[in-house]
Amino acid sequence: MLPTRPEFVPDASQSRAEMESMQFDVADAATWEDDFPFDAEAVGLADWAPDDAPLVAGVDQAFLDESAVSVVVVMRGGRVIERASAVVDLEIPYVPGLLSFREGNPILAAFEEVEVTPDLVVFDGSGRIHFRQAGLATHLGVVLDVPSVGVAKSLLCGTPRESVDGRPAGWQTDIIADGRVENAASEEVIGHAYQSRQYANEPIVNPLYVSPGHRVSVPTATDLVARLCGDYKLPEPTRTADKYADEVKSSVRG
DNA sequence: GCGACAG
DNA sequence: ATCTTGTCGC
Repeated sequence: MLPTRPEFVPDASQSRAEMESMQFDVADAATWEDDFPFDAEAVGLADWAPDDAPLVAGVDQAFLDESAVSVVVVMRGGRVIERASAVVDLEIPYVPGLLSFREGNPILAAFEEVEVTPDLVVFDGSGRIHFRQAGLATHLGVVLDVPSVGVAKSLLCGTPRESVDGRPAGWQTDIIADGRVENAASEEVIGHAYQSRQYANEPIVNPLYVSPGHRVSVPTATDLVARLCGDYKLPEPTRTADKYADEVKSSVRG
């Protein structure tokens, strides 16, 4: 699979201060400009995607008592090319801001089973929208040195430029760094709220919170996610990974 | 002390 | 994230 950068591999036995310190280093090592070899416009969900279309991986997790089920689903256009999974013991509880230290190693274990090299990885969680701009998508993007984006269903920190309530599909607004983002200039744009979907006469759908993981800019992150959203709120690689994680989970518990 | 907090 | 059936509505 992808080579990893050992100095940034999350270590759940570290102290909280060490974890936070590593996150500053991860943010420094991350690139938030477009740096990928494929054409963003070649990313999509077409069934007829050509053989040279970008490989997009979706990553998701499900949980058992003391272990995590991590899965990676690789798609080319709308087709699943490969699926991989791992079941790994959890070492630490969920702590807001330290998610990559809880879920990072389980996810890396799943990546070890992947045979192809994804061109882009979509994570279920934040990238730059994080207290130290080193959310799950950024941290693992840097460890794997792969272009990545973070897609979160709720906002960890930062402030939307405009109210996000009840917006139509396709709408987006900046997420601006606030005082909680320790290593960002004020007013810096660290991500977008993106309304991927809205259904008529149905309960209001909340927007997605999209942010760069690694090697992708804020506008491109949202553009890529938009290209990956089909008829549902979440990008298709994420939905596919979510289903697969549930399958693996049920098969594991008997 | 109070509030806020991805999955 | 997870515990969980039916049920309302397009």
